[in-house]
Amino acid sequence: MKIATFNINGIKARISALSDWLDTAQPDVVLLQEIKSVDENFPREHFEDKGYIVETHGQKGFNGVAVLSKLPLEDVSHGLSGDESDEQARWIEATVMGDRAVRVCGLYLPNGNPAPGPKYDYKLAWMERLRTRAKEILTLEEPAILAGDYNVIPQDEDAATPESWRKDALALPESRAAFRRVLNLGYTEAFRARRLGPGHYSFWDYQAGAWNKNDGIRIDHMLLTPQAADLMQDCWIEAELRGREKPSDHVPVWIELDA
DNA sequence: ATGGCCGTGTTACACGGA
Repeated sequence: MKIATFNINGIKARISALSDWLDTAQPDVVLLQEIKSVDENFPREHFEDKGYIVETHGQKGFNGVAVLSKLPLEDVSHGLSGDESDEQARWIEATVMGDRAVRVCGLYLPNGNPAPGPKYDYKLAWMERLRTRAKEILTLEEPAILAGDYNVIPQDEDAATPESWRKDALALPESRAAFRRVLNLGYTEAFRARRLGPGHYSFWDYQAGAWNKNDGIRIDHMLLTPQAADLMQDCWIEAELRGREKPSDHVPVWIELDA
């Protein structure tokens, strides 16, 4: 089973590039972030015609997550528990029925800038809710993957120019600590279990020729329960997509599971 | 040397992103 997470930065603007990628890359499951669309306007038939089941959790203008799957889905749920008043669409869960059932959680973690401030407070509160949900999922003792745009640069080696991110919400010590608190529950960060060292990025800003200078950051992550980690065959970043026509500012991160 | 963008909603910019 091949699963990818991909922040597409707007479904309307990305429908062509996303379709071309799906046709050639052929993922079984895709977790999308920043669809920037309400559910009614998401072009679901377009992807159903390609053989995908489509589940969306959108809102007007911003945010929004979705799951595309060639395999049957069960127990789909929308939204992150822990704050009923939170109206931002940043979380979706489903169980993928492959050779093994795999619980997938697609997430779009708040950016949090400027920090300090209310947006940063929201980010940290959201991460605490994430930790609570991650803890619940571990108790199931089943293969599960928490994947998406975490908006966290875990370590300095995950940025080409770490000094320029020093005061940014993506790299502040509190953000990194909150990310580690989730990991330390007992999750495996899939990419780092396969590839070590600097120079691996999943986002390059549209500004200042960041892609041409390879001035990137690694902020799209996949966290695995022990049962999922045992099924991992490989994990990689498809950086090449950033150089294509009309790209998202993020690229897909992939995992292959023996499931 | 320095600054450089993009998408959405609404219709000339505001806002968010990272």
